[in-house]
Amino acid sequence: MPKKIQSLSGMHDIFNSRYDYFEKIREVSSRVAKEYGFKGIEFPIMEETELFARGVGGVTDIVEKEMYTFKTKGGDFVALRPEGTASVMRAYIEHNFYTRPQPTKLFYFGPFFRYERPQAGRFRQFWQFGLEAIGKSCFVVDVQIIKVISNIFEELGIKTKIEVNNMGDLKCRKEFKTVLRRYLKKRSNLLCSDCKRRLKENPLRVLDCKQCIEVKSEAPQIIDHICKQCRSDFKNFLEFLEELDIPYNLNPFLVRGLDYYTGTVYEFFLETEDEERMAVGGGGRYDGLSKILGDEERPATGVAIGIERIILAMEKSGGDIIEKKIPDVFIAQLGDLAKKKALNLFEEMRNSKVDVAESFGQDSLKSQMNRADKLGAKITIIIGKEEAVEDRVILRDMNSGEQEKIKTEEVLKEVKGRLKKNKNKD
RNA sequence: GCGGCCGUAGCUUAAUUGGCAAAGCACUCGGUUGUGGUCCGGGAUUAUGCGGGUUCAAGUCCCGUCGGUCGCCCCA
Repeated sequence: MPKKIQSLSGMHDIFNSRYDYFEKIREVSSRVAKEYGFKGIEFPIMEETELFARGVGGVTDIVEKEMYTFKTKGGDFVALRPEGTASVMRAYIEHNFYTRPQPTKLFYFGPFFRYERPQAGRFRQFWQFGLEAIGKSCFVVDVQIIKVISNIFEELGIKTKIEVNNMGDLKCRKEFKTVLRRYLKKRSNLLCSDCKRRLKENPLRVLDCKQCIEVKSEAPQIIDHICKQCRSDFKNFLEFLEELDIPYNLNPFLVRGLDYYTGTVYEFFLETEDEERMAVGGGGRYDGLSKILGDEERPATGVAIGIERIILAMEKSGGDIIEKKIPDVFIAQLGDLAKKKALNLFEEMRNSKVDVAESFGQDSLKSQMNRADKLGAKITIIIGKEEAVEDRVILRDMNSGEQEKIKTEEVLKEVKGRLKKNKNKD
């Protein structure tokens, strides 16, 4: 026997009830996004490696360790997309979206790839839904984006907490980094070994270290060091959140690892009974990205949420928002002639918008009745050999067990009548 | 990339110090030559992830590997 082939590490099939959740999330999220004026966009699963490499700048781990990169037969260096924002920005620049009304509001839903060791809620292929608004800077858009996500979560029955912070713009954050570095240097003997390294490479990351809690609790906070403009934007942002009755918590330690992020940042955390802290999404401004990609400065803001983690949350909460589809009619048949007639009747029913089910692949009537019962069909239509010849069918009420024989041409009318009666009873 | 734990049928689990690999659910077929829900019976050379080793004997012990899970690094 040849070796069994299984799916790759961190990559999963989505089926059964998970697929129902998945489909529901996609439907709800794109519908709500459209209600707020976002337009859908699909972009390629592969891009030039450079697109993602430039965005992450000096963080070499990401490019070298955590991206799926390879050289094509034609000699191009390409990468499976690890996120959506860079691609959306690339599309914005490539297709001159600045000629549209600004900001250009776009949403996407698709798979992304990161070569990482899988762990809780983290996979190598994972799905994200994201919103981006590019071309005009206004804190209202940030608030609106948060509202869109909140509405989506609410409709999906998921409870989340929002944490917000402001990282300053490119200039005032640079100044804050110096202040923070100076503070940390003085206490470097108290830092964990990872943070000693972070101090050099990315001092902001010390702020969300799980070990160095004591050092960071006394550390200078970004909020106190951002410029006037950033401060007033952030104040307005918070006021508007309150205006829309969106509860939030300030988290001065909430940061982003990459340089192109600016200003407001926020994350959505699942509200779980245990004290687990699981982020299901996050977003913020990234005014610095377009320039890195070779365009003029384009103010931009966006959010992305992780579909797998939402599915997990829906499964935990019972997930009764997925309605089980119960067929109105099940068609059973015996013999080749009956099978042909059943096939036609199925089409006729379907065209008349009757929810109809079948199991034509099974031959015994017992099996077919069993299936009809399991599916919960209200009515079963049985076409046996005899009925097929005399052009009649048996109509069986699955609740009462009563059945009668009627002419084939009258079936549709009779079925519709019974279903209507049933509905009125409810 | 580094470390802990785990891996028995589609699912959930059982198997004393190493000693005949079991059961329920689901699926399928039949009892009823043409009728579901209850009942009874048949069916998994398609289950110990894979490959080695120790042993008379390995699901059980050892090594490797793959996968899962949890943590670290990183997190766009």
